[in-house]
Amino acid sequence: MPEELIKKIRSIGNFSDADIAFFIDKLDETVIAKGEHFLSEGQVSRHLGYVVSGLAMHYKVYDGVEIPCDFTSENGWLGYLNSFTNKTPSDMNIKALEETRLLLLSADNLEKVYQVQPRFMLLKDHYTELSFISNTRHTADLTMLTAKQRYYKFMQENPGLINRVPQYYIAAYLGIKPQSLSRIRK
Amino acid sequence: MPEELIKKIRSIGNFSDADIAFFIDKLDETVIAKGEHFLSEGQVSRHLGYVVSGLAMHYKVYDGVEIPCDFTSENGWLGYLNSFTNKTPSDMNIKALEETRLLLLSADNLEKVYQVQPRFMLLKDHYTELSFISNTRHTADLTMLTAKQRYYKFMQENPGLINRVPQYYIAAYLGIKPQSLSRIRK
DNA sequence: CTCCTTTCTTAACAAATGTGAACGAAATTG
DNA sequence: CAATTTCGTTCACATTTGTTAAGAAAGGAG
Repeated sequence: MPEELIKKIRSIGNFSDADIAFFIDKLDETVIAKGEHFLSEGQVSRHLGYVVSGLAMHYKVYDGVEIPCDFTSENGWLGYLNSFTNKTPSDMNIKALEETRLLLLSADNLEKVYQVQPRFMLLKDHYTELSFISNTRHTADLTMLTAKQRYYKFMQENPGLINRVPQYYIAAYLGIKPQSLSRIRK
Repeated sequence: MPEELIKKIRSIGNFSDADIAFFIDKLDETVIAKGEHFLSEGQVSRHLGYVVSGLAMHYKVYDGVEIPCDFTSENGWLGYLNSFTNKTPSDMNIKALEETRLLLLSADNLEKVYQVQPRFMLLKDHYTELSFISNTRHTADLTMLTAKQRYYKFMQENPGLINRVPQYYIAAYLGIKPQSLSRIRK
């Protein structure tokens, strides 16, 4: 039983135990190997994934360069709603940085959940809002903070990730070169 | 008749003339003076606004500094859906950089539109998607381009805005100081 | 129109970040 | 385990951007 997930669901809407049980029942376990993709550019996203253990990265590719958008570890959600809800090809990639254990929620199953309890749409709205806010904050950080400040902030807000995410991805996320990150770390 | 707006609506969903007429009828004209706010932090957003003429800016305030998120001119939409759809206080500000003529759509009227033709939700989804993508692209630009490249790109993509948006806002949007922008412009 | 405030530009210097290259550590593969 | 590749660090030097300050230009108020 994914206790953390259930706790989160309760904190978002006032769902009955039966609703929650129905929702949990629609989840399928799966594992993604390190380096494997959960979603690739061009694909239509057909699942959301709740991370039970492991680590994954949302990223976009511009001019052949991977630009990390987000790192997701335990108790976070993987998915790209633009593609998932509109069934359009994704311009986002998601790949595992460690072997990652997931609870999968397919679009079909989510539809069934909505039919039983439409208020589960609150989950999607909540998630959309969170990613938008987090995206805006990251943009603001890139806009007004120095590289050093961005690194310290990243460390404070993600103390667990520093030793799990490769440095060149952290550097790319912070908008600097790996050499500059090395310099800052001393 | 806002021809441009009607054209956009048609391009998003296959709406009947009657649906579109009903939608257009729910819009109210208004004017915002230069410097006035369409939405202020802490307020609940109760309207979306289609820009007929003028120019406005979405921005957030961090540590007392205004960080522009977006500049919106003719035929663009003003609004912050997080606050508008969830009726929660906004952490976004929107203010006019020029006297701006708007077509207002209230939450109540949008509700009426949905009742007549639920597929108008496609508009909101489309708008959400656009802002998310544009936000991600801006983040990527801040991450991997130099200040000079960001400025040239901004000029190319917004040729009309260079002479309408104050330079210190453009500089802030690009993540550099006004003096650096001046230097680049020479 | 004139005064006053705000915005824009310029310059010299300081600080931060990028570049290219070399080396060692760590991880992966067979 | 050995071989190979990838990743992280360090350095010297080039380039970019920030800082401080001053004056010019533009815009608004009376």
